[in-house]
Amino acid sequence: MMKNQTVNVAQERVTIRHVAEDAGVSVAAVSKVLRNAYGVSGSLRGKVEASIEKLNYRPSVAARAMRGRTQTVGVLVIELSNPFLPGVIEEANAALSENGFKALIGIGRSASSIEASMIESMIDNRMDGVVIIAPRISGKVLERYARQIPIVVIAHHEPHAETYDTVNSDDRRGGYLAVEAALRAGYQDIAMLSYDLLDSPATIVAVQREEGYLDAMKQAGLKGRIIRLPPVAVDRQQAIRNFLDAKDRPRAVFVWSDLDAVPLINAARTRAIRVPEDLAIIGYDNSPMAAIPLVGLTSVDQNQMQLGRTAAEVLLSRIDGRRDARHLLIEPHVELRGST
DNA sequence: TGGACTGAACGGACGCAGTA
DNA sequence: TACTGCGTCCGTTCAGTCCA
Repeated sequence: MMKNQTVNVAQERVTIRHVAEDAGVSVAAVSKVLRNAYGVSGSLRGKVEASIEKLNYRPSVAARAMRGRTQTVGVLVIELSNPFLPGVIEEANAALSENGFKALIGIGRSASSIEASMIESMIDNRMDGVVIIAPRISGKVLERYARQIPIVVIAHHEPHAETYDTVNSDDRRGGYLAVEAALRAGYQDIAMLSYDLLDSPATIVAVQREEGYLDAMKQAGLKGRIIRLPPVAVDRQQAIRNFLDAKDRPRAVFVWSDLDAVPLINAARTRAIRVPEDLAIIGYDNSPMAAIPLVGLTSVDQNQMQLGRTAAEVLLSRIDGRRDARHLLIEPHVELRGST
């Protein structure tokens, strides 16, 4: 019979002092080698590197943080299922990595209380900065946290924030471009499918897209019509079916996000509604799903890669001491496919 | 004289001993 | 029991020393 045995191995952490002792040099000399600092001879470097290798030494991030930086940045995302996020995170991570920083990801689960707790953990763990994507917490709360840690926010329009930076796709412009694309394709009866924003502030991207949609419709001399889905995703399926079955269904629809546009195109086809012959659909985000040939969804591209890289660069400059706030907008474009 | 190297101070959190 | 002060942790930084 097998027995569980408890093996107690005393594990002493290898510190810079152990390395210094092994190499026969001072602690400061080891630190200089680690930081690639000026004033280190080749022979000293060789001895230190040999000892580091021999002892399998790894510097303590916590100790480094006492005087300087941890070289870590938190990336707080709303959820993982949103197809908009991978491109943003990958490119932000690449830009941070090129500058010697590591990105650690937290998930806010669309709840402001969880987001707040995650940001506090990132502060407590002495991270050098935070990239927050599509936060639920208010700008006021963000202002408070930004006094403790450099913050850059993506997908949150707050152009007057003074203590943190924002990097956004120009969502208002994106809504405008979606209508322009529909008009060019010959449609006039264009509705927008959004969701119940429940008095959301203008910081929300969907509010900006609605404003862009209404602007473009007004400019074309047309009357805008916004149809709202329930705020909870599980209730939306029935609402989408109701929209498709409605007698006054528009000829074309601009959907606030591919998150709802892809289910809409799927529901339309299962109900034998031809896309685009019976209903033209334009989504937003240009997610990988939109590009699948069987989906073929025309969608507004936010340029996720540029959003991620720009956000990382803005954060790094704030970590380096910049104090003035920057609020950047990235120009979107429409990716035309078969749904229009 | 200047490059190479060292010693000590420093930082925030936490545990522990001593004192009121 | 509450409070205070000290020591420890460990990597970085800077002023100072050594030596060719």
